[in-house]
Amino acid sequence: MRYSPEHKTTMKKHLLAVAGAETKKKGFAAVGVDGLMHAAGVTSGAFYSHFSSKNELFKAVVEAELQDSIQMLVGNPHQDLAAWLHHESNRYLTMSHVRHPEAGCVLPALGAEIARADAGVKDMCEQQMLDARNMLAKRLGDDTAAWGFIAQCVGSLLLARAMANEETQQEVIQASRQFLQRAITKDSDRTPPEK
Amino acid sequence: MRYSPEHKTTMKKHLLAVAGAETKKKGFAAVGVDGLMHAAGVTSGAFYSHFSSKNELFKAVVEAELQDSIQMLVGNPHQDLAAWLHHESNRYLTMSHVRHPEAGCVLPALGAEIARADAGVKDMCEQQMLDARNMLAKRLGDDTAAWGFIAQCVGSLLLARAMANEETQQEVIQASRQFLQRAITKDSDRTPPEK
DNA sequence: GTCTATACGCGGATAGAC
DNA sequence: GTCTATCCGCGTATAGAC
Repeated sequence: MRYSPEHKTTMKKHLLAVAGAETKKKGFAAVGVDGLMHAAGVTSGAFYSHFSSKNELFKAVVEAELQDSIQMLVGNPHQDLAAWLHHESNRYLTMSHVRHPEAGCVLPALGAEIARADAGVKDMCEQQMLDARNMLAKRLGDDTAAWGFIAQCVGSLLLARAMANEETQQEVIQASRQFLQRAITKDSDRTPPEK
Repeated sequence: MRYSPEHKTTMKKHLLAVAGAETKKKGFAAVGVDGLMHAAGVTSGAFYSHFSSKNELFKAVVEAELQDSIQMLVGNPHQDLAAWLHHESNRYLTMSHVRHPEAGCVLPALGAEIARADAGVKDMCEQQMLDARNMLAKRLGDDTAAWGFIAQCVGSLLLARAMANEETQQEVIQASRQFLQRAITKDSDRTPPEK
């Protein structure tokens, strides 16, 4: 055959990476198969030897992106709560993340489109997020803090990106970092208010 | 003339309401002018006597939606912080809001598309959000709590809608309510933990 | 202001050659 | 597996009648 046996696997990975970046940047509905394949360096006809439909691509993209994101959470080495939170804030709640959705978390970029997707996509997303919740609950104490942390991070990034000026974007993500500190590290290592 | 003088104003309001619901439900990129006008009870040709382009419609929709949302915030009558927060949670962080994006806040539904829009849309959005921040800061104490509250609400709803099962959706918004209570009402009116 | 009709491009998807 | 070529539908937007 003209193509090496691992070529298909390699190309599929490549397609997922390119599709992830393109769709996070422009929105899944706004990217076409043609433009996507062109960005990947091949022609549109080759698409359907990897995915049976555009919707299947969406599911594959979201799954790969969520796995990547969770791996980053797992990679946080800190045991101390304040240090852990500081590490995550420096990774997620940054101006670089605000400016570059194509290289960032899938949820602020495509969350609304996931919400509108079919049950298969949402099922997969839910399983991944429940994994993330379990992992976070061990670090943060309980499920409330786990979900609250995720929602705060995702919402803050979404909000910051909808702002026009960098100053306001910066204000939003800075506020979110402080808000998380107040909410999460307060119980364990803050002295009670004197009043 | 065949149309009453206030007909245009009335129709434009009607169009904005229909467009708001349709786009929050399906995404702005996914709704066409034709389907939109059909849902509004007229034909597509009439669209351009109200808006010069689809993009102008987007700006008008986002502006109207944000104004509505801020009016709801202003309408919260409670002075007591805990009561104020309870009122907002019962209004925003509900299963009904999760299930019906077409009748809900524009940010979880169209936030990512606002982020990808031109500077005019984001400028307008920023002005509205700065107003909301100012108003919330008076109630919640400072800008940190204001932005944190908004991000938490928006992120929680986005996250819940991306989940497949109602139980998980409920878990997310319940966690968010508790998380906000911890973060916001803790300083003022909670008794310190006994431990 | 709204209608019908239409121009024109790009969307997803398929067929058959190599 | 990838390429070229193509079908078909829907997208935005416009022109002209009423």
